[in-house]
Amino acid sequence: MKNRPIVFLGTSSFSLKTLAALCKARFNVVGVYSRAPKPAGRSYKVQKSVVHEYADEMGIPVYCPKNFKSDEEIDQFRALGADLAILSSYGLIIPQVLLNIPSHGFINVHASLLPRWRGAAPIRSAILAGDDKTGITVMRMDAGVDTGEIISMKSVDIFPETCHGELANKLGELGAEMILETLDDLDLHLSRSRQQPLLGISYSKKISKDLCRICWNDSVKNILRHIKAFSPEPASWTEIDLQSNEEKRSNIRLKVYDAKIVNFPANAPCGLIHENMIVSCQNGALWLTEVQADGKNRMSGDDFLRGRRNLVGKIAR
RNA sequence: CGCGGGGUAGAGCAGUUUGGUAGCUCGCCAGGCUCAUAACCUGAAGGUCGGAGGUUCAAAUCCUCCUCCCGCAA
Repeated sequence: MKNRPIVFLGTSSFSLKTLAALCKARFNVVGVYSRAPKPAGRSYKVQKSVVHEYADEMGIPVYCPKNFKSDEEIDQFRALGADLAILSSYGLIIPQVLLNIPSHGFINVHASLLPRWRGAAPIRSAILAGDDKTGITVMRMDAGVDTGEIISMKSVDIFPETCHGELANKLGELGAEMILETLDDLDLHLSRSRQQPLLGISYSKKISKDLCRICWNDSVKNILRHIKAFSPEPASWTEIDLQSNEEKRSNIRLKVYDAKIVNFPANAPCGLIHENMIVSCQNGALWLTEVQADGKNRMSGDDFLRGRRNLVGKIAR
């Protein structure tokens, strides 16, 4: 497989690990597909995806079609003459015509133990659901959403303190390793692939900004999972009402990156802020250990409260 | 030129509108009280107010330019 042409499709930093591993191991990556650069960030500049940037550095040609509906795009893909395509959190649906092009088909690196958490946000879904483990599934792609035959699977523990960032990082590395293992003897692995179980199927939804808002009426466990699942990106957030005009802004928007469960005040109203940035929830309280207010740097909850002692006793919503 | 917030002691902030001795809550250091402590008391150190220029008798504060950090939106 070492010298056979491979096409890589991916967009996120999760998928970058696999591409980087392929390049390091000197596989013959003849083309990279990634999501089209789009305006983003503070100055609204057009930005390439991390995978795109990396491929540029490596001198690999990059393609960013909006979809694969036109013959042009399909012909272009065919022209690369790849024997195999490797896909990892790419972002576009791959039609059957395209799947048929490489002689060895498409291989996908998916960050869950399939068939659990098929779809867009498998890692967050696992944390949100309170799963105690998740993992990587390497599979052959078919036209369905993450429904292909399984080549290999490895699991990783999720601890209560695990956040999305570190988990995604860990899984990205595991995925890269597993792809290298697969390529070590591709034919053997392909011949051993097996269908996904029919039981235990679940789908993960795409996340929205709304979903990231903390609901303080929820249980401490659920809120902590929520915080972990969205940390550090895009981060759970809440708003603190300042009622009067004692501050210039009428309220403060606060991102919460990390928290710990504490059994401090019982029976306090949900959302009530106590000393040290401890906030009451349904059946306990969370100590917000790492936060960030609008326009400010990330800091500990203690520090945040230091210059805003008037916040104790206010309600987070 | 997408919209907006910010840079003041090691940390988090006030002070800028109306120019006139550099402040608060912590931390740090020393001492004291305690069986003891993250508690309490006393004392001390620590800042060319992001940078450059300008106005002024006088600039953290007013004017111009630069730079760095951050939130929103997409």
